[in-house]
Amino acid sequence: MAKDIATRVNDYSQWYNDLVIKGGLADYSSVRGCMVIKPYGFAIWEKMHDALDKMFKDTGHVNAYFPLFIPKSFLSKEASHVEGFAKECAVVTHYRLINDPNGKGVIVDPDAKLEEELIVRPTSETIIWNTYKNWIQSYRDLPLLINQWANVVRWEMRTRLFLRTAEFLWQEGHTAHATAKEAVEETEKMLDVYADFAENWLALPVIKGKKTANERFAGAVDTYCIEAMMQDGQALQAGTSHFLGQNFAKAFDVQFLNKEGKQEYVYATSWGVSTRLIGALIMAHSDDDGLVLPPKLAPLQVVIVPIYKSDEDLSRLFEKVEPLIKELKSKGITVKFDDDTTKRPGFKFAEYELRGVPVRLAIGMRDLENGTVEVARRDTKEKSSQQLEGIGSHIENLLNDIQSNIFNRAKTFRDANIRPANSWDEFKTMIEQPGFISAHWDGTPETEEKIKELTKATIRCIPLNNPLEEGKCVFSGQPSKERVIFARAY
RNA sequence: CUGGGUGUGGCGCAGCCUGGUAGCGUACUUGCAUGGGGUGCAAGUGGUCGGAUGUUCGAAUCAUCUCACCCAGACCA
Repeated sequence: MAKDIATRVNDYSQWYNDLVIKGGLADYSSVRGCMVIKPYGFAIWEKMHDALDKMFKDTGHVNAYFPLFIPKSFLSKEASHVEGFAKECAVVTHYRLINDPNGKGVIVDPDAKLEEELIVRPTSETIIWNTYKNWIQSYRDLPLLINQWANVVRWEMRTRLFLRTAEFLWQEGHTAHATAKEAVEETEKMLDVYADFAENWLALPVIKGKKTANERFAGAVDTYCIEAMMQDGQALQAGTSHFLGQNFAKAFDVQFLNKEGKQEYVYATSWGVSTRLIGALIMAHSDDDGLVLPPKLAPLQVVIVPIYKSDEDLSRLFEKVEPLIKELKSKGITVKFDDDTTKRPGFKFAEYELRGVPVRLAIGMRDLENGTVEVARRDTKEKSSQQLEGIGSHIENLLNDIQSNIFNRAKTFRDANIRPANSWDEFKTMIEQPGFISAHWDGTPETEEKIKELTKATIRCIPLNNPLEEGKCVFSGQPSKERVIFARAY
């Protein structure tokens, strides 16, 4: 049984890798554990960036930029933070190269050793709080609501395109507040922003919840997350929002004078999503024919493939669809007329399916006579012949329909694969099936750890607004008040 | 670091056991035909077989060493 699962997961990994590479999104680079994001993949990231950036600004945040390098001493100021990241940091120790005395290229100049090593940021809490210290004096300086778009480096042992690479792109929000209540509200607000973005843009249904102490961000008081189910039933953490309490304020001595004239430590939050979201997109919606992209994030939403024999035919076809192209563009829809003469229609059909273009129109000489066009949708692969007249608004509706269809499809799949387990035997059987398990847990890190050790399943989250229910821990039999979500995860 | 595996035109691989002129698929170039679901035929371009040393008349093939990568662990908010 375990072997079957392994095979299934391996096949799935292969499928995923092929999609990323053949779909033209990214490729492995020659640098260990790093990837090259290709223009098509980057275009998706840019769309995500634009949408998220607007949501952040609508909730009162502004952008700034902080250094890539963090002095080593900063990282050690918050004890649990350094413990969480120490094992995966890239460290700069020297600042100069010299010619190899033996004539073999260049070597690191041993005389150019840095006084204090620099860490390539794995996340920016420390450098940012070291800066905030100087920005915050009074309650009038609060709240401080800043976001940064950046790259970070985590020297992971094992990497996978988009899901876990040594370097990745992300945004990280870092906010400072006068009260714990306000900071918690901010944490929850940003979690809602992420959930909203995941569901309405990525068409990815997510479970909002809190992490257990074991899974918490290093240095956080509370970690909130959104968890999504991939098509192999494994969980993917799609975003996190942390309430940091006064941990970083105390570590970096960030105090403000309140209205009563008393010094107080500020309360902090941090929250982030990364290029991992692109991985989530791929694994949630795509099929054996290639990517299936949600129209709202597809770099190209509509492609028109002409079918013709001569150059005259081609220009007649273009003339015929030119008003449609103008109409679609005026509606803000990205459209391409593929007049590449070196590739055949069948090749193009397959290629655009691989790349997940939501809507494909095919038009040939027959259509020219009949005033029709063939409309194909990527999500269901349905094709139909339609009157060209008035097709513009039909396509607009179709794009919306595809967006909601793939969301509903993913949600139906997810809901059908969350199962309650009420005994340890049941749990052990179920964890070998794809999907999430909803089960009672006694609330102890020891039980959580033991379950992970035995089944590789972790507690993905304790869902927010979880219905309370008397029960017994699936492992220890101790009393429990609510069910939590267990799954194997990426 | 532990255990497996792989390095051969851009990409994917065979050849290695049993040493004897480096091959296949794909991509690329050119020509003709074709064009409503990854075109067909023909002719071409392109490789110090990961590296070093050794054995041999002769090494992609055998031996020793070495490097790189992949998979499974350890790691992973």
